[in-house]
Amino acid sequence: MTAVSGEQAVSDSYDARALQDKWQARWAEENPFTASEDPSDPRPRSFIVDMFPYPSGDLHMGHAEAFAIGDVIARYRFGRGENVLHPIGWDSFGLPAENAAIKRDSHPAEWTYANIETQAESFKRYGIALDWSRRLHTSDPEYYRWNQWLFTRFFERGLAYRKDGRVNWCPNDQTVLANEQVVQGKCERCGAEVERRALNQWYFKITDYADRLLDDMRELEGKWPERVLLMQRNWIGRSQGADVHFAVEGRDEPVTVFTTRPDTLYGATFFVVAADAPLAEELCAPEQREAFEAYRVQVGRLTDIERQSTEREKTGVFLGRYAVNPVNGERIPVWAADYVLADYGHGAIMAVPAHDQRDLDFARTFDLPVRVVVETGEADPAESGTATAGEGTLVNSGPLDGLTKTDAIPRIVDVLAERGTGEGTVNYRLRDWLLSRQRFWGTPIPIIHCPGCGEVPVPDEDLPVRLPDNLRGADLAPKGVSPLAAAADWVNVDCPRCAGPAKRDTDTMDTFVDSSWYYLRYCSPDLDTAPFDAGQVGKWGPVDQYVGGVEHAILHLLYSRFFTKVLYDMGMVSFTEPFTRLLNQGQVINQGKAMSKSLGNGVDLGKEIDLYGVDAVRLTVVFAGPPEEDIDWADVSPAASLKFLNRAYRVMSQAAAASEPGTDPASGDLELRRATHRTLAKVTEAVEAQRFNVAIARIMELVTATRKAIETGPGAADPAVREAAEAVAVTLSLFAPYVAEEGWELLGHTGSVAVGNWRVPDPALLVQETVTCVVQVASKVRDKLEVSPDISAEELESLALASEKVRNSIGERQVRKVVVRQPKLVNIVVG
RNA sequence: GGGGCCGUAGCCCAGCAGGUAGAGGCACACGACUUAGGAUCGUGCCAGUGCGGGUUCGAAUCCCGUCGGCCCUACCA
Repeated sequence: MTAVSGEQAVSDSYDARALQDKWQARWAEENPFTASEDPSDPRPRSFIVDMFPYPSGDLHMGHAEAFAIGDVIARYRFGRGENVLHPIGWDSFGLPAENAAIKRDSHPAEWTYANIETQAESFKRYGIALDWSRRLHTSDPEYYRWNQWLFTRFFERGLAYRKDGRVNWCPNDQTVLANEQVVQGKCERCGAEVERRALNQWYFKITDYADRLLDDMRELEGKWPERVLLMQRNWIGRSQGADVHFAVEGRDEPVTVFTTRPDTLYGATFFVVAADAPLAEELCAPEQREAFEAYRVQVGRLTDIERQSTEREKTGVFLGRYAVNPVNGERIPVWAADYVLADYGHGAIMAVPAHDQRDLDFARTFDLPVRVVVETGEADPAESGTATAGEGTLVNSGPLDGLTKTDAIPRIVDVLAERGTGEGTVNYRLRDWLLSRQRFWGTPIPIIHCPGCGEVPVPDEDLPVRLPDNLRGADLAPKGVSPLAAAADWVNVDCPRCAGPAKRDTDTMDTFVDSSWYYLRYCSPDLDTAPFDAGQVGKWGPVDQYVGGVEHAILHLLYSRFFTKVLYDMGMVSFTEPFTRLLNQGQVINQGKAMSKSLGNGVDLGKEIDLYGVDAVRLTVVFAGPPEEDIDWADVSPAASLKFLNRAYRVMSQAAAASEPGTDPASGDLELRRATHRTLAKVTEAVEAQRFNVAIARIMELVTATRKAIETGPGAADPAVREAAEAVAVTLSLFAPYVAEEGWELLGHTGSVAVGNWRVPDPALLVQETVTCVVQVASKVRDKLEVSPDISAEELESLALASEKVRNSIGERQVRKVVVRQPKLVNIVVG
C-alpha cells in the first residue's frame, strides 16, 4: 500500500524470503559474529556453545529450537558489546554414516560430508550468529589426530588400559557399548536388547575421578539443572561402608564383601556370591557342581530386563561351602544367586536378612535363619517379612550390644581394622568407561600390538593413524570384529619400539571421546601442534553457557567433565569444569507425542520456514514457553508470530519514514518513553533469567504501545516513537534477526543491529509517579488508593482508615490491627 | 520399589525472596474499515490457581498429605 502524500511508502507486510537472502549475504560479507583474538580488545569475552549436531540429514525441529535458544543467549551477549565466541562444528563420526555406506556401497565420508554441507547451509539460512571461521568436524584427520594424541597421554598416565570383562554387546550394531549407553537393558542407539560377552577391551579409568566428579558438582549448583546434577550423582553412586574379609573354608585367600551396614555383621546368617561371577564357579563344592551348573544355565537364559525385575522370586543355589564370620567365627553357608551383581562391589555379599529386604526375601524363600541385631522397635522381620533398617540399639552383637547403629558403625570398623579383617571404604556404582568399538567410522586406537614389546603407543610424530580409505560398502558390514581387521596392509606394521612385525589395534574409539573435548578445540581450531592452544583456552574457557538436550545428562556431560579434569591434571587447562552454566532445552513434539515417521506427525522445518519465514519460526519456538519445557507444535502458531512480526515491521518502517536517525527523544511523548524504558528493563531481566518467552511478550507490549502512539497518540513523527521503534529493533534482534536488521537499517542505521546496540534503560523513566495501594479489610480488597511511591507507613495508614469504602466495610467491627506494607498494601484486621 | 519435575481461563503460558489472580499469545463472539477478506483495527467472553489440611493479618506462591501427568533410576549390598 502507498502511504499518504509527503511520506515514504510504507508496506503492510515484509517479504521474508527477500530479507533472508539480503541479510544472509550481508552477514557472509561482513562477518559481524566473528570472535576477536586481538589481545588489546577490551571487550569482556564470552564463550557460548551449542551441543554440536550429528550430521544425520538436514536440520529438524529439534535443532531449530535448541539453536534458536542458544542464539538468543549469544545474541544478547553480542548486543551487550561482548567479544563473543559462538562456534559450530559437527560430531561427524558414528554408526549411521557407516550403515548408510553399507547400504549405498559407498564410503561413510561421502554421506557424512554431504550432510554437513546441507546442515551448514541451513544454519546460515536460519540466521544463527555463528563464527564460521572455527568450524570443525570430528571425522577430519586434523581433528581425530588429537583424539589419538590424547589417548596416548591417557595411556601413559595409566588412564587408558585394557582388561577382560563381561561387557555389554549390541547384537544389532555388532559392537560393545559403555554402561552409559545401555538404557533399561537396551542399546541407547538402536534399542536392541543388549547381551553380555566376555571380551578384552579398552577402558578409560574414569573411576579414578569419581570423587572429584562428585565433589566438583558443588560449583555447578544453581548453574546446571538440578536434575542433571542429581542424575550424575546417582550414576556415580558413591556409598560409604566397609570391606569385610571372610575366610572361606578350603580357600587360601579370604573373600571380601562390601557393606554399608558393618554394624549388622553379627546378623549375617549366610553369604551370597553373584552366580555369574568367576568366584561362584571357583567356590562351588564338587557335590554341588551339578546343581550350580543347572542354575547358571537358568540365569543365563534371562535377559537383563527379566533379571532385574524386582517382582521376581529370589532364586539361588547352595554351593556346599561355608564362610567364617570374622567377628564371631560363625560358619555361614555360601550361596550363589542372581540378585547379587557380579560387577558391583566385590560380587559377593554378607547377607543380613533381618535388616535387608533382599536378603530377607532370599532367606524366607530358602528357609535360612533370620537374626535381629538392631532393635528398632518394629515387628520381628522373620514374622512380618519386612526387614528393618532404621535407627536402633544393637543386640546379639557381642561387644557392640547396647550401642546405637550410628555409634556401632565406626566401632566395628575399628575392630575389623585392628584384626586386619576389614576396613572402612567407599564404593561407587560408576564403572570405567569402555571406549573401544568394533566399527569402522571412528578414531583408530593408536596402539600397536607387538609380540615382543606388548602394547606400544604410536609415536606422536606418526599421528594421525588415518582410517584406510580402501574400505567401503560391504567391507564395512558388521561382523563382530572391527572392519579394520580386514585391511591387511593397514594392520601389519613394524613395531615402533623394536621394529619387528606387529599389528595395529583394529578397534575405533567411542565417538563420545570426540565430543569430550571439542569445545576446547574451538579456541584454536587449526592448530597442528597440539589439540588446542592452552593460552587461547585460558582466555575463552571454560564455556560460559552450554546449551543442549537433556539426553546427554550423563553420557556426554560426564565424559566431558572427566576429560577436563584429566587435562587439568596434565596442566593443559586451568579449570576443572568445562561448562559453567548449562541449559537443557525441551523437545519439540506434536499432538502430545514425539514426532515420528510411523505416527505421521512430523513437522518439516524447511516447509515451516518456506511458509512463514525464519524469523516467525524462530520466534514461535522461543515464545512457546520456557526453554526447558517441551513444545507441542499443535499448541503454537507460527502464523501468529508472523502477524506480530509484521506489526513490528510496520511500526519500525512508519517511525523510520517520519523522523531522522539521531533525533533526541527527550522531547518525545513521556508515556511512550516510559513504556520503552520499562520494556528495556523487563526484556533485559527476562533474558538474564532465561525466560525468553516472557521477554518476547514484553516486546509485544511495546509494539502495541508504539502502534497506538502512531495511530491514536502523538503520531509517527514523535521522537518517542523513533526511540521505541529502535528499542523494538534491538530487542527483537535476539529472536527475529532478519526483521530486526531490516528495521534497523530502515531506521537509518548501519552495521548489524545485533552487535553492541543493547540499551540500558534510563532510571529516571522507570520511576513511577504514583502507585496503586490496595486497602483490604479482613484480607478482602475494599478500596484502592493512588499514592506516592515513597509515602510513609503512618500517612498511608491514616489515608486508608479515612476511606469511606473502608469505613463502611469495617462497620461496627473493631479494628484489631493494621498491617501496612507501604506503598502497595494496607490490611485492616477486624475482630 | 526409590527419586525428581509439573498441575493457574477452552488451549499455550505469566505471576511464585507470601500482599489486587493475568503480562503475552491462540481460539471464540461481536463491532469498525472494506466490493471482499483467512488482511488490519477495536471490544468482549472465560479461571479463583488439581484436591484436602497446616502456618499466616494475608497462600497460586511456604509446609504436610493426596490424586493426576511426565521424566529419571531400578535387586548397587
